[in-house]
Amino acid sequence: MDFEKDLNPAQLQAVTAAGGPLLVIAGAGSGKTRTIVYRLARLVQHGVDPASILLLTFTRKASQEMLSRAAMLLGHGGDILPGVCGGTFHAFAYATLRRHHQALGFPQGFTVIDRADADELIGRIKDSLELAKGDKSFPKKSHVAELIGKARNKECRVADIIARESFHLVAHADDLERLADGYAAAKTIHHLMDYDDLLFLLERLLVEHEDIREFYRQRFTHIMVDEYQDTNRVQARLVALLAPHTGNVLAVGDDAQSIYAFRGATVDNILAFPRIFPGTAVIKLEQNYRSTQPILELTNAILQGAGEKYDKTLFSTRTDGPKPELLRPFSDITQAKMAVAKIREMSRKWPLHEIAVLFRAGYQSYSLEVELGKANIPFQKYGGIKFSEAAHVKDVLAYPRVVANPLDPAAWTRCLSFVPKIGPKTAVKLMEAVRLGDQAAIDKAAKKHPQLAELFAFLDTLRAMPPHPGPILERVIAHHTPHLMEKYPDDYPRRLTGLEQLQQIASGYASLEALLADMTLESPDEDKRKAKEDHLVLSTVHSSKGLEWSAVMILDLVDERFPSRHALTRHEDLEEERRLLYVACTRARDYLGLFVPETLYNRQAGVCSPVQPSLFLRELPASLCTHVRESLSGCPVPRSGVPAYAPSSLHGPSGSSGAAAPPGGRIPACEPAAPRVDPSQLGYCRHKIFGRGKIIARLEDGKCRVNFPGFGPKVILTEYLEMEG
DNA sequence: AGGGCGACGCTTTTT
DNA sequence: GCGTCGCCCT
Repeated sequence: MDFEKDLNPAQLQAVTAAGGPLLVIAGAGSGKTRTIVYRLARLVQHGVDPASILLLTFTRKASQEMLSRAAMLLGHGGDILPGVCGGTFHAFAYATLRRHHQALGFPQGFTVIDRADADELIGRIKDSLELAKGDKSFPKKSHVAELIGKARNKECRVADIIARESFHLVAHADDLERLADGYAAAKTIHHLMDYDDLLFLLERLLVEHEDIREFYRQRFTHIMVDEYQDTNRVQARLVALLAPHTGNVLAVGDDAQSIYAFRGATVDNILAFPRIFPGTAVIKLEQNYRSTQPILELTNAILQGAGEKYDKTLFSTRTDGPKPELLRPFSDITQAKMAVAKIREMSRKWPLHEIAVLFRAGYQSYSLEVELGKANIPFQKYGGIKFSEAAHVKDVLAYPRVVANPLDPAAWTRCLSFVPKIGPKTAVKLMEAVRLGDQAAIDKAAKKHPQLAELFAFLDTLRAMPPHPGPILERVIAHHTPHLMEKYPDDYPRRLTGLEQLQQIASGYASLEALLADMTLESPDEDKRKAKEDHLVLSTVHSSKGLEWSAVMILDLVDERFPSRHALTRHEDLEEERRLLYVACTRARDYLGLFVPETLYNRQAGVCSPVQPSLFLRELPASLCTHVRESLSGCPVPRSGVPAYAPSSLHGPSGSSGAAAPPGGRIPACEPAAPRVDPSQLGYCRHKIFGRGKIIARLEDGKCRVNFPGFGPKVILTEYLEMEG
């Protein structure tokens, strides 16, 4: 290990800093992971026992990667550094609570539930409280769960959340408070914990049991927390509670990349760290090793408009490289085709897995996915449905869950849903009977429904089996396969394959509890860091955090999409959207393509409406990007070759690509264009997407109905039409 | 009480 | 294009 050679001065300073609190502000691509890994290795090299180091990261994959890289530095081969306690806050909390569950008054243990289970539980409490009966304005259960979770994470009342951001629900504020209370009570009764409970209960454990707290403060002499900008308030308090007497607390993060405020994360934590831990040394890593200077100039400019922050300016030694491209498709529909063309172009330079398309929300890639299918380009989507969230996986895991916790209502509901003649009502009665130990009621029901008796018998055989998850899952899958075939007649073979994989995963676990906890806390297909060979990557910006590609394209950079329209009203939400765009752009090493469609297709109205480029782009100097118009190939080309629906004054010089924007200008807003069709006459016209059509009627608001051969009649804004003879 | 069918409304991000 | 809800029949 040659620290001086492998690290730049700031990194070296962070790696070799003496004991005491340390805050490392690590700009995007500044070698943050490298710095943590070297510090970890150096500690061990200097005789620190790995077992006395606690490494808290955002995902378990991240911690495993760091530990194996540290082990490599120390010459341990490919193994991960043994003994270090590493993982997410939630996984660490779970393990600790499990060890001390007696002290917390959970004598029988507990089950961790995910969002879907929480939704289900909240739905049932809503029914039992007889709220929202026939009231369509009452929020859906998943929305309720979101509100409750948000209140919990921000540590305020549900009513406060409603007053602040869901004003249309004020009428239901009292009912929602009752629902939140009912949800909390139900979790206690059924020995359930949601994600938030894990953190708050760990805090309670450490606050109320001085002996336990002291045990951990002595056991861990070094704490390292990665992605500190994404911690919420309780997580920051946990760090303070666990802070060793040695004062060796390292927080690493980048306030500019804080993108989880919606679930309670607060930049305040990273800004306040030096106050909470007096004597903190602050080190900034500003040299970027990832992106070219032209890309960094754009990302620095995006950050210019941000509010309170640690000031830093990234610089790169990679001065070479093209400017980011601003690509202007006619609409979000044609954007997909244009993106495919760009992907083709990029794939001549880089393998597909070095190319990524990013977007604000999962649904924004749908039309691109269709085009990629047509073009036969393989892709892998991050941030979609997780393996453990697929219905058939949850169905199968419900059986062992009932065995592990006979009070788990979500698991019971799933198991019972496969028994004919048993619906929600009967299920509730049965669960009550189980909870109260009313054997007579259970026997009576089993007598009435033979298939129910079969289910009970099956669960008994599971209980009698030795607690090895592998064989148990094998039995469960065999039992469940007929139900699977019935539920998914079309694609059960695919799902069965998935279940076989699940069984493989289960075989690797020693206990059922560990398997079930991992499935909700860290789903195994989190393998996003292990890119599929030669697959294009599609990802939400959130899921792209910490990753990088040679070529990155970002879709739908228009107002209402990015920034999301939900973020437009509150200043702090808008700031988060800005940081989100910053994260997206800083994923790119060599090529950055920004897609700004000129219009969005509205399926209800059947029209394309003009949109503004994202306000974050509008405020940038246009000279930072190269401007590219959609090529007209494949689309109807008006005589001049310059489409009249795209006024040339709003763009750089016309032409296919590579044309520079007017120097010093701004990326212009898309202003409503003047009507191009004489409103008084009917006849033939041309549309950029649908081609030639016949105007069959004039309508209100500057629209008209046009019949396009092959597409049928459409209502179109007149300004998007060009007259034709 | 369960289950099937049709209408509606709605779409952000996730440990 | 999806889940959720309510209605109606068994």
